[in-house]
Amino acid sequence: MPELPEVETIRQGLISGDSEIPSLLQQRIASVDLFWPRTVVSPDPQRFVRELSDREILDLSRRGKFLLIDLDRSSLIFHLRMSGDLSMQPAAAPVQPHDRLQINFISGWNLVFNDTRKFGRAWLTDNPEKLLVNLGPEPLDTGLTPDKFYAMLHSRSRQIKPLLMDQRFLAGLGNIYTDEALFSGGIHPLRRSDTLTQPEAERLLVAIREVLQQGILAKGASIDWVYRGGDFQNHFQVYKRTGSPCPRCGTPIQRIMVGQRSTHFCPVCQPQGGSHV
DNA sequence: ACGAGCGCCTGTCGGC
DNA sequence: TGCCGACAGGCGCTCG
Repeated sequence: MPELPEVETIRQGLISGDSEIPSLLQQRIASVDLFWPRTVVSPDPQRFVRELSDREILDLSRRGKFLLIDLDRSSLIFHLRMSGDLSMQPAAAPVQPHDRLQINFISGWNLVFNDTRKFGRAWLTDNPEKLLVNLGPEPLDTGLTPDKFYAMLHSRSRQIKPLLMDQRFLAGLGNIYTDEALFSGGIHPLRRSDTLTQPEAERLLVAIREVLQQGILAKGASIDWVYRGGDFQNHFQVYKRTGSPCPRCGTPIQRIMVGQRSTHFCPVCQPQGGSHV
């Protein structure tokens, strides 16, 4: 499921729990079941399982699309990639078809990593910074000013859409929210990053933050077989709306491939040449 | 530095 | 009906 809003939704849900499900925080690990060993990048699966036992969950944070679980010495890190999902399940619940990893707590609850496509990954490390060092800034961090963003765009000369999706440039955007942000900001997905004017860069940064915050508010987008109760799929302006009228001007939404990813935009509201409005 | 192509995986959908 | 290709919220790698 995961772009920044979906990962953030999972983080918040695991922390708060609800009337039936306890918080992940303060849970103590009794044992680990690893059903798909390739889920674990490092250390090797045996050590991963062994070193997790008897550890306590202290905190759960997010950096880009990574989830960081603070244990009493090291950190357990997840990247959900295309289809990964994390949820608390009662120990009595049967193992589901695509469960890859299960962390069993002494409370009688499990943290279950379910991942249909097996792209998701987990790390256990005492040096999380090493894994995150190449990530770009957090888009919602107010320290990222319009001036800085403009300078970042002009330090590169790339198609704007693949650049926004490059996690070393900015951490957290994926295919959906990039298309939505470019539409909201009125920027054509193929514009070269260093041709954006200062007002366009500022407009784009505002648009990125708007769609991400709307996504978080909607508890993410729920598509296909992965459903967590999110609602943002009902607010898509362009994503997966090929041929439907643009909500702003009525022109049919177009779909093209950009950087091997399907890309949806309004040819009128996002003119190839430059700014609008 | 940039962009294209491919691999990693499983599942769904539309066309023939 | 059954098969087959296209495609899916990501990312790391090679190559030119």
